[in-house]
Amino acid sequence: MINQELAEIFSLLADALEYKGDNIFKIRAYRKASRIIKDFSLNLREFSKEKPFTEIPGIGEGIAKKIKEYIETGHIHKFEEEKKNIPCGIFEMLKIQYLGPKTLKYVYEELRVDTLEKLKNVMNDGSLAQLHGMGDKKIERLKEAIELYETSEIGKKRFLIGDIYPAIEEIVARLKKITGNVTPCGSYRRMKETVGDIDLLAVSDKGQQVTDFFITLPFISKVISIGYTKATVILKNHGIQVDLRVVKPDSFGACLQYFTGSKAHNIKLRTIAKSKGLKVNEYGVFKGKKKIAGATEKGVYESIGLEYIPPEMREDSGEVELAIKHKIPRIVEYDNFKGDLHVHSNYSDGTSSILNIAKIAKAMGFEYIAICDHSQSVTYAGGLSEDILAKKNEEIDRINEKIKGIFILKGAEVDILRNGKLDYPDSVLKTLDIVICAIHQGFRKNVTKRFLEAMENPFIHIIAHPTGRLLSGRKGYDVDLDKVFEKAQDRGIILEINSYFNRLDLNDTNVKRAKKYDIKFSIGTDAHNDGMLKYWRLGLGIARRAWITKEDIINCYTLRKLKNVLRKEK
DNA sequence: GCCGTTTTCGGCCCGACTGTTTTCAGTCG
Repeated sequence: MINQELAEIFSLLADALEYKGDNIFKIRAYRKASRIIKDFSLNLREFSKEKPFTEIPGIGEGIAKKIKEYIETGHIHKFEEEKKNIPCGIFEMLKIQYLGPKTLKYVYEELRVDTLEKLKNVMNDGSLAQLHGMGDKKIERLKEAIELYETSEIGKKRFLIGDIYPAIEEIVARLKKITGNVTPCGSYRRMKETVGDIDLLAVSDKGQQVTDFFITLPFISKVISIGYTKATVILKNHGIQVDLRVVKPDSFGACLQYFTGSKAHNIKLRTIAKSKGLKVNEYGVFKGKKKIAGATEKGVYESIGLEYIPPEMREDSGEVELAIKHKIPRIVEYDNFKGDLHVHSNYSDGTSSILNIAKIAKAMGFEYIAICDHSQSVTYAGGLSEDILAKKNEEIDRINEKIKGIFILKGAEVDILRNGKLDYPDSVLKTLDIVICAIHQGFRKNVTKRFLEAMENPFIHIIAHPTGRLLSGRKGYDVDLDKVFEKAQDRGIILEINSYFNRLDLNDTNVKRAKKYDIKFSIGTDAHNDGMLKYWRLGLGIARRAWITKEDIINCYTLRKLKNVLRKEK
């Protein structure tokens, strides 16, 4: 919580200084600090007891002092002072597209516009149009931006990666009809849990042809800009912005690198290149006028003396420093994944039969899959009585005898009840290959204590979605994760990375936190229908963003090794 | 305000598109 507050303050402070016209590099330093703090995996209040803030790259003496001041007093003097000089409505108006600090300051000085209401007034009465540099088109564009700001979520909202996944697939498929190579980049490629916009890269010698085709796609509501190398549009159904960039094949790697980001990662890369007398842009790496790399991403990194860095690591959180030393960890790869360990069938609230799930999983190349339906007290989700569970286990045995090439594990997602007890007795639990424990009731009631108690049970293997948060808006349990991690280490309990796109729980920062302990992870889609099985990639993306290896993830084990691990836990 | 494989001072990534300009400023990514 304190991290979010500080991130917000430094971001607003940057806005205030930018409006004032302060040194742009100082502003950039505050913005950078804001982002670093927002993504920082440890609570800053706790961190300060161990180490000085200046140990965090990007935080120097000045900002460290301000963090300390905020922790001790609840405010930052400099921010309070700077705020006084800024008309109150400016912070809000800065969120509107095409309204930057320069424009706002000019309009305030000329027309005393300090709120969105007043801005709309001067647009309507014609006085804005009297100002120098305010032509018809500019005002028209502003009007649209204000309308978008007021009526839609643009600029305010990020989209769940799973929600926009189908839109990306659709656009890519259509673009591929006129140019072979089309790749999604941006935060989507870095597998962030939410994305602000969609970035696509197409390879073609005829840029204008591709952008012209792109803006005529049927599901586009508005064209923001179009040139011969890039075009920007808004989609009808989500209101999300899509940027398309077109480059020639010999620049593909450089553009892929540039367009994947993150911004902070790219800036660091370019700074390093510059110090070596090189220049990096989206067309390649240049020594003077000579292009020395650009066709492949790997070539771009190597040409400036760095080891290749996987997209999911590119957040400027220490990966560049490791790449300089050629010590990038061997993080888990997508093709290491051997099977989904959390799937619901139509025995409880899923829609697919066990046989069907097994067939699809086999077609996806899985070696095994675990069917984990809800336990008896979760009546609203069709939880299984002990009798039905026994029947289900028999059915799985029968299918396993018949079907070749995939193994079905007998599992359950067993509720941890309000009193901390498990929803099945041990005599039932020991009939299962895999036991996942979860909280679906009493979110606010002694959650940590109940987790710890449940973890004493000798038959449980995994804790499902350990924080209980939903990205669509539920905050999650009131749980002390460090206590849970410590217990998991002591008891050899595995933690789930739930890959359902509204959960993504544990998330990247929490997995990073957990890996400081000796803990293994499992990936489960929590799929309730066939279509959801594909979201295992999101879970693996989280693992990659947390820099963990295939040895850390039990889904990467062979069936034999997996069975050994699950047996050993008992 | 941050930072150091020339540096504790003097740098700080780079380019596309738009609109209103006759060469550039503002904004965005």
